[in-house]
Amino acid sequence: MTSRRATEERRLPPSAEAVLELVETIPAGRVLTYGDVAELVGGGPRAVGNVLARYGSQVPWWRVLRAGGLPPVRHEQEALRRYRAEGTPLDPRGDRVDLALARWDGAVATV
DNA sequence: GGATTGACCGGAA
DNA sequence: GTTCCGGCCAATC
Repeated sequence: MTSRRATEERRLPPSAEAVLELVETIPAGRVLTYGDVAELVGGGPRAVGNVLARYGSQVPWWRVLRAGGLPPVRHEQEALRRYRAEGTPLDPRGDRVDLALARWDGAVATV
């Protein structure tokens, strides 16, 4: 039956559950924007950011960034460290992610 | 039950 | 290039 697995232990809100599960699905070296996640879960970018802000501690939140390829506010250093460790394509400056290469197309099945 | 906040987006000045 | 505005959704006070 639909295996609730850890989600049950998290005791998360209904909407937050969908967001967290999707974020966990993002492979290493790939990233998604809040807007992309919002559309995939059928919500809004603000809602996604709120969920990750509260429960993101238990998911690879660094794989979700803003539309400009810039990591969440107040967490840029933390996220940039992850990108280098995972080999996520960064811009020449190394301050932002190259969405053109790092954007995960698996969720939208582009290929 | 209403009002505020928040790790946002996109377009316009 | 930066700055301002409205719109969007859900959780929290």
